[in-house]
Amino acid sequence: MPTRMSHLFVRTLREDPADAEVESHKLLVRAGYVRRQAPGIFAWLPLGLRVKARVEAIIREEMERAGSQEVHFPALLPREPYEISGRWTEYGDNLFRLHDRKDADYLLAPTHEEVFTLLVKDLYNSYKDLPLSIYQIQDKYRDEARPRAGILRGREFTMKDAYSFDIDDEGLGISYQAMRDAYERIFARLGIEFVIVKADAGAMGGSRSEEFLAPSPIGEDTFVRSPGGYAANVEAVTTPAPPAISIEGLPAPVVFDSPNTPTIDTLVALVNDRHPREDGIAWTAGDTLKNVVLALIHPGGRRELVVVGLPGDREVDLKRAEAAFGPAEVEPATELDFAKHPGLVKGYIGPWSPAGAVLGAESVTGIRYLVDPRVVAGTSWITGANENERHVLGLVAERDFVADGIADIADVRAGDEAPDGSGPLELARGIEIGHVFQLGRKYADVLGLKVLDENGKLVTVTMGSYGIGVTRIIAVIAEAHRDDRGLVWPQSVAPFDIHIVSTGKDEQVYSEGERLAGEFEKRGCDVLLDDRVKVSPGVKFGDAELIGVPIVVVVGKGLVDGVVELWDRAAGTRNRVPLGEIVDAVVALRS
RNA sequence: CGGGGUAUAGCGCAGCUUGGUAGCGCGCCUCGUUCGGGACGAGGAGGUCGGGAGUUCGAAUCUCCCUACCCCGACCA
Repeated sequence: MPTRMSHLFVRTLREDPADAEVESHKLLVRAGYVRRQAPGIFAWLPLGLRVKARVEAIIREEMERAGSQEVHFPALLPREPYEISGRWTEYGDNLFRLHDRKDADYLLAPTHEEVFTLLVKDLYNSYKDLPLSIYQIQDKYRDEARPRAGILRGREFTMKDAYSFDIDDEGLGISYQAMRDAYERIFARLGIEFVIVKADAGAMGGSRSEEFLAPSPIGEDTFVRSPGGYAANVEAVTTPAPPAISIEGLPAPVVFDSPNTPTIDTLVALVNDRHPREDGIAWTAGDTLKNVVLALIHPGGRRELVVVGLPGDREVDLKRAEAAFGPAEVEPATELDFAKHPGLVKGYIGPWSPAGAVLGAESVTGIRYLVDPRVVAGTSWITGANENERHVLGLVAERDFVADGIADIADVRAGDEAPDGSGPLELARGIEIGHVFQLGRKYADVLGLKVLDENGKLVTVTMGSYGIGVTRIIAVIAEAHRDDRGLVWPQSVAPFDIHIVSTGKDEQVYSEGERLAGEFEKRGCDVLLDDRVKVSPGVKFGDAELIGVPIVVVVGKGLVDGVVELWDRAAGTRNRVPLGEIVDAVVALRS
């Protein structure tokens, strides 16, 4: 039986909802796929549910093909596992917390690493049981500070999350690759353009992690790519260090007065005026060393000041800093911080002063000093002398000052060289639709997931976690597959395969629509039939275009000539087709 | 959490400056006409004007407080 527009639970809207900003959000609401219930929380109507079911079906097929088995955990979970892993506190305000009648703590799970790990621990204890890959499709809850763009970033969202369990790193690598391959197939089938980028492994340390991003101007992630194939989230870009320079024969540092040089620009102007380079080339901002004071707030609340030295033509990228210093939070130092550290002369901070080392573990302040990777041994800098209105020229790294380490947190710019030498980087925005991650033993360690190996020794299992944002994907597809009249779904996820529009006052257009629907269904197609009488053609056409079934068959005025009209929404074509050929024509379009 | 904005019928909005008993379009219901691009006529249903307090003879409109939501940033599949 076809689904009839006369009965379908839907109301299309003529105007854009006032609270929608991005096109996918407007269209999904206007076409009657979803309705907002609360900020970032949506109800799914029949059309939306059908799309969601088809997306999920594709994911399930490819997960099974990759050897993963489906399970299902509750969204509502007790506090304990998250307490053990530390996330009860780490997740902070983003966690939806609630209490049962006995006042025990519960949460709406933001992700399920803990309970997956614990269930495997419960059931398995031998290397013979591994490798194992299990997944679920489940709603997740995160109390986002700011939900955005409809279902693109909600507080409730559906996610496919998979976890792999292996006895050793080699096994993890194989499991990871299998999942990565599956993701490529899934996104290809969904009709999503994507790039795979190196992701920030964050506090987990050296683990391999990649994100699948759908390039989009409304994306919240910035990534880079090079002509030679390098691609990374901007947070994960590593800056290549130039070769060290011999310090032999470099002139000694010169301290000079530098009144009224509150900015890098004014400093550069003053230096060019009073201390021009001997080779006649002008000094630039890149010749200065800017020392930025940051406050790190460590888990538990300890506040630590660090100073980061970077070329004066660069800014600190706070996102990159968060990634580099995680799990600590990063913020610019406040007046209060400066007050507590009188050794720092604001505006003239530098690692060195005529009195000796200012920054670094061995210095008078003891403040940790980290430098940009470009600040290699032998490079010479103009920087603050740590005395009021005085700078120093020719301060040489590794000769005049020593850093405690590297901090790769300067902003990444278009034109920067890729770390693998594959050419200049370009920047773009993307929406994160999937993430594959070699977790390693982080969760297995804290939750005690160990198995006996073939020598009878207990070994900790190594894990991977792999996520796909199911509801987010629907927004991404809607964003990419539309025209100025409405949605245009890829065939693989469309709510119906064919939309038949019967229009006209002649009863025959309705009986013929019914008959055609039956014909298409015999060919295995899901059919939406617009059988509404007393609805004008314009309304029916408008609804069909808004709803976005990719193939529309119009049974109308052409019927007296034995002709119907076939719309191919994706191609933008409309062709008159003899009634006897329409089934084959549609089948041809669908293959 | 910082900045900006909005809140009046199911949806989109006007009315507020200059207080006087609530309005437009769409949608919805009835009847008739119409039927290939969001038709037409006639009739109708539907609103504690976000909440509270105040000023006033009288408040959607003026004052104060609160709340919710949206957008931009900070934060995250």
